[in-house]
Amino acid sequence: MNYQVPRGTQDILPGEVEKWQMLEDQIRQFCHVYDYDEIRTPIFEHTNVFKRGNDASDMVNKEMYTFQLENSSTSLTLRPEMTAGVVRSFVEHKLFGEPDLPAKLYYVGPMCRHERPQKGRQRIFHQFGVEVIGVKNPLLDVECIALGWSFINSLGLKDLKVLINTLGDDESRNAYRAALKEHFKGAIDTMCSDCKRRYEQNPLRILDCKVDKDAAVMKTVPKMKDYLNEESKTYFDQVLKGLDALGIPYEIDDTLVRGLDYYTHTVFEVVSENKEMGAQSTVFAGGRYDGLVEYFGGPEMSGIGWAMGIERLIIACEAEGILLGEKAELDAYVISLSPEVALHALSVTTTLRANGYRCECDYQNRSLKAQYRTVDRKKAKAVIIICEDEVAQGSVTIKRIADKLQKTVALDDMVATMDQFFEAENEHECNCEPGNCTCTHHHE
RNA sequence: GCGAACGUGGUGAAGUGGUUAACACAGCGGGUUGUGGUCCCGUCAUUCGAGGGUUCGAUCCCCUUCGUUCGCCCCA
Repeated sequence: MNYQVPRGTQDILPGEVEKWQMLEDQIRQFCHVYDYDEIRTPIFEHTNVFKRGNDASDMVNKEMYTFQLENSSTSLTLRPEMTAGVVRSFVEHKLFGEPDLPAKLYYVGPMCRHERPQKGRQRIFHQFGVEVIGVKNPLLDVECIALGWSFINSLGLKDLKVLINTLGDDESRNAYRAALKEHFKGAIDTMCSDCKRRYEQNPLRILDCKVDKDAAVMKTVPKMKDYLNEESKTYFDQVLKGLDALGIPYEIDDTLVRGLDYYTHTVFEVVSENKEMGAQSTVFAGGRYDGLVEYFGGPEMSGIGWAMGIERLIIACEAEGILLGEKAELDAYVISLSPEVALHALSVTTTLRANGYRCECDYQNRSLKAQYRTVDRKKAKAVIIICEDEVAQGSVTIKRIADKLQKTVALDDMVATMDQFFEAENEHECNCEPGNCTCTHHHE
């Protein structure tokens, strides 16, 4: 084994890729109904898009794939997340000037982070996410959460809960930050080294500390909610009221602060309680950001968004026994009984394909028995048998697998016979089993 | 960045310091040479992640390396 994928990356092979296709179809359908439009931004950006001057986050720098080509002084970075790129694009193309704000955008694509791989954490992983930019209204916080929540519910996921919190506006957060610094002032020397750094750079993150979580100072830590000004308090109340109205259950978690410091007001995290999720239990998470559009040179506009890890979503679905999609079965398999008729078999196959039948033939001159085994494995609904006699007569034999009904017909009548054999199914627009249709698209 | 476990064919795996590396599934061929899914027979790893070392001899012992998995850290 000389060549292999880089650590933390993986190939998505047939058998697995069908799950992705199914999820992506569902994602597009959901976003379509919610009137969110897709945005595609580059997979790499100028490094300063992700590495912002005032960003105190721990991960920026060491966990990004940043590179510089030999003859260039430009530093580029593979995107570790989408929000920054989307906001950059929003500003660059002056979408803030469009009528009918907010811009409601969604994306699906790969992200790259240089982290140690483990369950639910890859170096190249995929996110489905949304960003709603340009209007600040608690209704949008609610709508945006509702989209993600109903999406995962539509898949049938059960063991989920929404954790939500508010960081308030700048004024509230500054007040809270000051209170935290005051609170930890005496104890910080006894706390872990990360906390010491956070104390200076981003005191809110101390709440996330797992090392010192049992320390006495942590038990008496001031609560964000006591430092919210009227406006922030009202905003959060309206978000919660909206969630109530839409019947979305949530849990307020006042230690939830999220990693990035651009968040303001609403922050949330939807976690799975299924044990199969390992240490990575967050299915989707996000929050509101007030300063980002301005940071990228746009007007003072707010946005909200979240991102969902598709790999984790698949883990969660599989842990709950939810079937996401399998390889499609074959409409017909064309069997050739001797090498001499192989070319004819291919031509028959081509004719069927031209008429929309998913079909395949043999390319290895295998025995009849072996070809029949393929028929079974690929769950073909019909077999077309090609032999020398019939080629000479210009006919083919068609056998319907389900009831072994077999007919020898003129080649010209082959497609008509197939249509007749599978009439009922063809009338059904989707590919579900008749009478057991779970699709929604043909009811639109 | 830290810690632990693991790495044998297409797959799941057993195994031992010494020339046959079990077994099962899958594949292919045949029994049934133009009609499958059962059954029976045959066949299918000069090789045990890679590199180096110890040894008369290593898949098994030692070192290094790569990778996988799980956890810590972190999680945009």
